[in-house]
Order: sequence, then C-alpha cells, then structure tokens
Amino acid sequence: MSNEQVPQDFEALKTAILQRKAVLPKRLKQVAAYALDNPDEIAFGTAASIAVSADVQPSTLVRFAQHFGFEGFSSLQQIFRARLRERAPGYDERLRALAEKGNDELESGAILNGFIAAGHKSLNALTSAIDPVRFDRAVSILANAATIYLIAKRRAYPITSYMAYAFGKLKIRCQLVGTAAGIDDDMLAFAGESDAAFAVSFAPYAAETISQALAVSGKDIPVVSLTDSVFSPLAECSTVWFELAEADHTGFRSLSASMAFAMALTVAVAEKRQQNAVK
Amino acid sequence: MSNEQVPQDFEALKTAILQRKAVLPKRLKQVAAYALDNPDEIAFGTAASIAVSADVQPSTLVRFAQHFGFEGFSSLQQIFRARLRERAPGYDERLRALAEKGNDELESGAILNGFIAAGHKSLNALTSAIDPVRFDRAVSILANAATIYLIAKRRAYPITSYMAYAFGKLKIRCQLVGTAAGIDDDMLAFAGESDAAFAVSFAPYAAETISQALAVSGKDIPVVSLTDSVFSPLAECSTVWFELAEADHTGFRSLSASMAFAMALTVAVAEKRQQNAVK
DNA sequence: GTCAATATGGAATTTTCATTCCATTTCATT
DNA sequence: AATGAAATGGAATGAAAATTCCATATTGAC
Repeated sequence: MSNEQVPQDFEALKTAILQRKAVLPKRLKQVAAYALDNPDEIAFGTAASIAVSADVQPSTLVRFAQHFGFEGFSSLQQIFRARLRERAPGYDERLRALAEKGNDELESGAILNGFIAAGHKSLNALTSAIDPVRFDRAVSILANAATIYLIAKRRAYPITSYMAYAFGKLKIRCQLVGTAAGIDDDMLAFAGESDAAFAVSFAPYAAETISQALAVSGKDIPVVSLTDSVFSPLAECSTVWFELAEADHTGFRSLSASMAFAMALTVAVAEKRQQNAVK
Repeated sequence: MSNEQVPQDFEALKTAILQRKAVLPKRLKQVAAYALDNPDEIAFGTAASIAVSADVQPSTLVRFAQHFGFEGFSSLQQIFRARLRERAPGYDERLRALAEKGNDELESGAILNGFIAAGHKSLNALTSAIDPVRFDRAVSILANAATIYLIAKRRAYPITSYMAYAFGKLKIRCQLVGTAAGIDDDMLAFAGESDAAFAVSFAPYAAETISQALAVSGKDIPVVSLTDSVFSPLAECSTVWFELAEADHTGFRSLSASMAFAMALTVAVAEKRQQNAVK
C-alpha cells in the first residue's frame, strides 16, 4: 500500500513488522506475532493451514502480505522460504533418529528423549538467534555495572537464581530480585545509574517483572533482557534484548538453552571485568 | 513398487537412492542425481519448476517418488521439507568451527558458543547415562508420593526451584527445601512414609543437602537423587540415583542437561499420576 | 448517538499444481 | 530383425490452493 519499498529479505521484513506493529489492526498484529514466532510454519504451510494455527482467516494472511507491499501471500512466503535456504549448511539428523527411537521404549524414557531432543533443538536455535555483536554489548553493559539486578519470576526465576550463584562465586556484586514479592521493589529502589539490570520473562509475562524492568529503565539504568518473543513487553524497555524460544516437548519447556545463555553471559561478564581491571 | 518400507527421513531416503541408483532407468537416475544435489530445490519448488530445472517431465518426478514407495511427488517432498526444518549445524561441527576461528571472533561470542557446545555434549551424554528402567522406577516412586520434597542447595537449587514451579502448575504437591536455611529441617520433619524426596547435589556436595537426604532416608522415606559422580555421598542413601556429569566450558558448568532431566522427570511423574488416577 | 472509514469473516472465483492417462519410444530378449 | 515389456513425453483432468469480493461488524471522529 505505502510506496516504501517491499522487504526483500527476512531481516528487512522483520524490521518492517516491528516498526509498524503498534499501528497494525488487531488481526494483522496477530498474524505479525505468529509470523515472527513461527517462521518455519509460514515457510512450509499453506495459507489455509497457517490460517488455522494462527486463528485468522486465509484472507487476513493475504491482507497482511499486501499491507507490507507484497502482491499476495505467496510472495510473502518466498521471503520465509529464502530464509531457510540461506541458513548455513550442516545437518543434524541425529535429532530425528533420537526422536524415532523413543517410541517403542518405555513411556518415561520417551519423555526423557523428548526433552533431550528439545534441548538440542533449542541450543541449535540459540546459535543463530543471538547476534554476537549484540551479545557483546550486553556483556559490556553488565560488566560496567556496580551492582547487577537480576529480575525474574516464576518460570524464569531459576535462570537468575543460577546467575546469582555464579556471580557470587565470581565475586561480582548482584542482587536477586524475585524471591519474596514484598521486598523486591524496596531493593530496586537502591538501584542507581551506575548499576544495571538483567530481566528475564517468558509468555505469559509476569506483570511484576515487566513493571520492575520499566521502573528501572525509567531511572536511566540500562536493562539487558531475555525473552521469548519480539512482541514481549520487555523488549520495549530494554537497552539490549535477546529473543530465545525454547523448544517444547508435548507443551512443556525445559530451560536447557536459557541456562546455556545465562552461563555464557555470566562468564563473559566476569571475563570482561577482568580485562577492564588489568587496563 | 518394492515392498520395502518407505523412507521416513532424509538419511534413509538418501541411502535408498544411492543403493538403487545403478538400477534406475535413465530419467529416474537423472532425477535422483538432481534431488541429492539440489535438495533445497525439491523442498520448495513445484513439480513443474523442478521438472524444468532437472530437465525432465513433471510426471517423471511423480514416478520417481512412486518408485521409492511414496504415494506421489508431494509426499516425497515432505521428506525434503522436514530436513530443512530440522537442519542445524551439529555440535561437533560447531566445536571444530569454534576451534578454527575462535580467535578473531568476539571473545564473548566464543564463550556463548562454548556453552552451547557443552550443552549439546551434556545432552548427548544424558542419552546414554540414564537407564530407562531405572528412570521409570524413579518416576513411579515420585508418582506415588503424597508430597514430594525437593532438596537442593547452591548450584543445584535452580533445578529444584524449576521443578517446584512445574509441579505447582501440574497440581502435584511438593515442598521446596533449600531456601532459608533455618526452616528447612522443620519442613522435613513433616515428611512421612507416604511421601518421597528428590535430592540434587554436585561436587563439592553441600553438607546440608547430604544430611537432609540422610535424615529423610532414615525415616524410610524413598529418596531419588541426581548427582555427578558414583562416589557422591547422595548415592549411598538413595533408593534410586542418577549420575549426570555436565560438560564444562573453561571450568564453568551450565545446567542444560540437568534441566532437561528435571523436566523429563517432572512431566513423567505427572503423566504416571494421571494414568494411576484413571485406573 | 450518528456516520464514515476501516477491518473482518466467509463464500465465490480463479489460478496453480500434482496427478493420471495414453500414445509413442526405447530397451532387452530371442 | 521381431516381439513384448518397460520407460518416457506431454496433454487432460481434477483437486487444492490463493485470491477476490461482498456483506457485516467494528472503530473512531464529531
């Protein structure tokens, strides 16, 4: 519709979607979220099948495509297919073999294999999902903080709780926000401009996590965050944020990839601090 | 046409094609070569477009698929699509890449890759380390418990904290032991013979975890445990125990595999409870 | 509250595509 | 060389899919 140019690759499309997501009408926003969260489905599905799983009409998909300047759904789909084509070669067929083997075994064994497979998948996704430059920026921010505030509730809490343990061992000052609901805000009141925060939240986002991250960023304290969708409210109030969708097994998600990410961040921060100290 | 079974994944198909390549008629051989050389084209193209670039008739593609036992071209194509969905660089491949270029990349990026690789390695080890029969026994024990006591400190604490969250969601009664040091023992005093405990501890073993596990097992309460060595004091006082060594990156360990294990155990327990309830 | 503009659902339409069918060619066997 | 069987090309068919269109619903401005 607009005379802006049509996105030619996935990155450009993603940017365009994010830019306009706030202005999009309800159903189109729904499609936008679905598309960015399930790019593979768009690549392989048919308009009808996608419509069902995104819970919209097929015509809405066409409209969505046209809103972004494509001729129709099909040409939009090309972008998602090209993205898959261009992924670096290298295949891990083991995952599939593993998933198959599980079936005739004991049911609980199958469950274990399922989570192992999901873990592998998540870790693989992590490789491509995290931009090293961005990661490095996040590390710098946290490395320069006097105190690192770790904000997470519920499903995300184990991640920061582990980071708190590791930071402690590494002699880096941090404050775990997320235990007793009452005192959290009091702790955050101490945070100042020389500090930084790391917030984690997955859908459905804990309201407290969001409001605390907002409060902190409102005080001009840099916020690094980890979340599972580009539409997360955390993304909006963060200096640097990462999208990491953990693969699920029968609807349940483990934290395999998140834990790897958390540890990498923790160790990288410690490393950078040491470098800074030497200078 | 043969009554061999239809290949279900790309590897099997590839093997089948290579095996029969010599016996294939001219045009089908041509298709075979094209398919293995341009798998991406098969995945995304239409029969017509592929026919043009492979220089055969569309009908030949259908025949080719049927020769290998598929119903038609479309079902063959599914194999090629599945391959793209799941393709991801293998962890050993990544390790090699990491070792090669490691230096000129950003250091923090290398750290992340290191933890991802370690995660893959740990998950792989998990596959062979856990005996399904034993796992099933552990599941039974915990499924029959009125209340599950989750015992863990320090590095192991995030694991049980996540299990506590998941059990809560699944409406399974559990008690997290490991938060405030003072009240732990008081909580455990309530544990009775209809309960069970799950203890996690890695070297250097937290004294409290051990003594609490001992106390519980002394009351004839079954204990399932997760630890990182056969010499762990936890192994001695446990009804069923699992050894899980998490791979490390430059001396630091993440919890990728432990988290997968914990989730598998949690979900398997919930599953078994549901089964028991139906009977 | 009214009206216009925009968005949405769903059926109707058109296009695209895989598959089938059959006439013709190629190949192996004698 | 003759014959039958297998393979091939290409048009015809019918199914499936994307797209369009229109009636209805929703939203926002005054």
